[in-house]
Amino acid sequence: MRLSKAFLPTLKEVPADAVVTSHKLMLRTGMVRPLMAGVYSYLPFGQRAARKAMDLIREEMDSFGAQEFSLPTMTPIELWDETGRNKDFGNEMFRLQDRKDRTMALAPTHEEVFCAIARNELRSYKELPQIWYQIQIKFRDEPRPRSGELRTRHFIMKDAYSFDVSEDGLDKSYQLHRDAYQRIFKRAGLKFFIVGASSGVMGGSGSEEFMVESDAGEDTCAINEESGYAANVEVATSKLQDEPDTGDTVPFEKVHTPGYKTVEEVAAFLKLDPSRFIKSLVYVGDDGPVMLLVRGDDELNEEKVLPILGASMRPAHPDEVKELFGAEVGYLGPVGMEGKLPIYADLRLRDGRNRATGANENEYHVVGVQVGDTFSPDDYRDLRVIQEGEPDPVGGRPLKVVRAIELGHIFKLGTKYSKPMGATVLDENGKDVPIIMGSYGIGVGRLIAAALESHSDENGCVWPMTLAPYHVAVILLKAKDETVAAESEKLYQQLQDKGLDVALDDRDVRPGFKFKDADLLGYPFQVVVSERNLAEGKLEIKRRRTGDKDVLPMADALARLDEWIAAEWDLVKA
RNA sequence: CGGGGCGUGGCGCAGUCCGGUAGCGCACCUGCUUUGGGAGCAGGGGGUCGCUGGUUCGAAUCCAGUCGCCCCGACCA
Repeated sequence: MRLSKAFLPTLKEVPADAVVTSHKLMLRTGMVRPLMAGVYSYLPFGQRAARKAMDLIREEMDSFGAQEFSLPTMTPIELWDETGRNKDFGNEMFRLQDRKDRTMALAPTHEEVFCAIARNELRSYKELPQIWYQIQIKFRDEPRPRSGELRTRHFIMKDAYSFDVSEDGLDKSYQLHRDAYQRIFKRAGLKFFIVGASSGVMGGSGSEEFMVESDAGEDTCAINEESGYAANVEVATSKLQDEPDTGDTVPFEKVHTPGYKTVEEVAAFLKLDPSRFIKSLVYVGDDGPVMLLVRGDDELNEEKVLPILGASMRPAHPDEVKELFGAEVGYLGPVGMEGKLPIYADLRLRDGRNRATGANENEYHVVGVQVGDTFSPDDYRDLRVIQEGEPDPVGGRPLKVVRAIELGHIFKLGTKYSKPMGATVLDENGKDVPIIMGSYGIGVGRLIAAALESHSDENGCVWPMTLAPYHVAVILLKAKDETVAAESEKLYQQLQDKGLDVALDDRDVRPGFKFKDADLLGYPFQVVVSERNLAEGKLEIKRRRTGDKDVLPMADALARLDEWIAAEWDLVKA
């Protein structure tokens, strides 16, 4: 590309609305422009990056026999009623009417549409397995689009679906995707990790998320790179034990604690460590109120409670608490509540000695509580939020708590869609069986954004070779000089002949402008052709990632460039 | 859905408290000079101040409503 003819609206100033790095860079480099909240136009430079990402994904999908489709995004609403997801998606799904007042949905994902094809076309187990995918725009009316390309209402996603006759087959299809995803993210130069996840509105028997560590991320994960443990904090566990109580057994006793309600206040008043307290929380679930106990210095993890209480769970209202316990929040405790409501205690409270907790009487607490003796919970469960530095559950190494971006999600769906939709095949015995499905997604815009979150510096983008819109920029200083122009033209051709994507900066602007632009745009390499160096038969080359610069005789410069290019490709090997 | 912030030439902002008919930097156009890290000088074009209504002799500025955008939380393949 000759930049003198290119549409490349780079910005010197940072747009006011951008907060996260990738958003700033994508606006400044002229990759994207906002059209409305959570909806972006891709401009040529951005589209080139997106295409690189899509080509990479396509290559890896095709490599294991996945077949590319292109399905409509406009879909009949009845399709979504078949699986109940018209209701499940609720306001998150865009709907529209045609002139006959027929309702349609803009697809937020494509399980139903692909499954409809499978239902109409697949008849026999002999036709399976099938793996189908597309790279297509999805629509989701997010409650809060944010962070530029990281959460949008209109985005490109690679979505794949597998169709098998057996659970074994599904496991194989799932593993093929899992392996391909690892190659894709590795080749995109991303340091990712895989976490087990809850399947949410997609349903199914299991799923895993591919995460990239980034402060701009919306998820929080606990990881240890050595042991390989990684989990969303929602489900993360640790090996942390309760510190055993030392000293003599303290007698059970009610103490007056006027006005002291929080663990910190009461602990300070009683001169006890907060860890020696039992924090009592009351929630209401599908089957009524439940008491949940954690150590005074721990925090309840609502996600871990969800399976116990059911989807309708909520904290109890103050009046409900008053009625059940005869005391207000702040003075609640498990002693004497056995049998009145289910009591679940965190694992760390097992065999706790000499603990303090609420007395179920306003302004009073009790001390000398022996867990399992003074009271016994109905069960012990892991209920707490883990903290940075705790020993991981596999190897006991310290956990790091990090923010992360979810780039991909793979699901074992089972028959969640095929059953209600009647997508069946005949098995070896001539019996109709529902097709067993999996689904597998990668957010293309997120992949680009995550790459920039991980690879940039104060001067701009630092693209990996795989995603770089252009690999090299040939920068002419003194574009009007004929010798410089001729030499640049030759290099432009020569580099392209090596299979590189080359930008020729032949614009009639000052050198400083070109250098700044080149650094901002993040070409992995810059080749500078100047009158000055040319007179000595020399060429200047720069490697963006390292900032290395060399001025060498033409042939040596090109040889050095080849070395650098090889080294850059090495960084993104699968 | 709750909380906060912001809408003034293409971009970044000042002016709003205290009403008097819109300004700065960048970008853009013309000319001259300049050419190794987002040039200098001179001249020039471009904004019914998000929108609607109200108060007033007079509204970017005050009042009411409305729309849009950003951020935090809730929610979320």
